[in-house]
Amino acid sequence: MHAFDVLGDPVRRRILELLAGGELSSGEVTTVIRREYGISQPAVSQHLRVLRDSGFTTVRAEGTRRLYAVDPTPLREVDVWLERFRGFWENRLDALATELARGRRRRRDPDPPATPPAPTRDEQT
Amino acid sequence: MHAFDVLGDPVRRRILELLAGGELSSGEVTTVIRREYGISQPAVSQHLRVLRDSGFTTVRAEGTRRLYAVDPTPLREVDVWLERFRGFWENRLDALATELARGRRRRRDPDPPATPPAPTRDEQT
DNA sequence: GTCGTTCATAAGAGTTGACTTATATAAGCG
DNA sequence: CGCTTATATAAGTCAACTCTTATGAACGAC
Repeated sequence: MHAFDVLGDPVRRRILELLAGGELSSGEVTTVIRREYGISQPAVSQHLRVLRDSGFTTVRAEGTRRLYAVDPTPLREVDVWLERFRGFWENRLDALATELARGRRRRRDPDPPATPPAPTRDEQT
Repeated sequence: MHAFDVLGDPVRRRILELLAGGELSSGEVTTVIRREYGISQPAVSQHLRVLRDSGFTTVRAEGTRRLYAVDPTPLREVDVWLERFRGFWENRLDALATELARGRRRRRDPDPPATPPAPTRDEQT
């Protein structure tokens, strides 16, 4: 499954947002997703599988728990693809400032707290 | 249809790559895509429709031809979403250099010549 | 060992999406 | 006007994706 296909699903995007805040167990992810999208535990597990299989996450076992974390590799690929279009909206002269701002923000706040988003499923269409 | 869903299809990504090189008519796009993916004219037209309807392109009529061009708006949204993950692979100290390199390249070559890609359809799965 | 957790997989249903062929619309040209 | 070119739409088929419920496997506590 291609990276963009994986990101096509709002639930998977949301899971990645959650993981952007740091490692979470399958159960913790499931709790949030169930609440926000009203889908079953197996459904969430299947999404986690897709993310795992396509390289978006790593997993490690801790007892009976499975701890998921973001693996940025495929996201970087997406970013690279996007690269060629950046000229359409990025003002060359502003680029430096943007980049500096980004760097500065990062240093203050290394783990951006995943913007609380789309509580319902209707985003999909 | 969500931006990521639109980009989920390799044909549509390829069309955008082609349009990144500048305005093209429906027919010109169709010629390339037919050759590379072996699909019919209506199939290409339908992809163009999706791109149009979801805001990825603008169209203008010139006689009987329809000239398509990239509208970056949804791509920027994708870029914004990606933003929160950039810290995973972007070395803060290198960021400035990267940005400068990008700017310099752009100035030399304002329309990057869409990397010749995926000639077959098997990329899809 | 047995019971409760935590998580994954299996099998099946419903929906969506991406093609196909056939056809419509509309402009350009003789 | 009729013919050709350029492009879009219609209708139908087939495959893929995302759920559901049911169940399995592994660990921890007792």
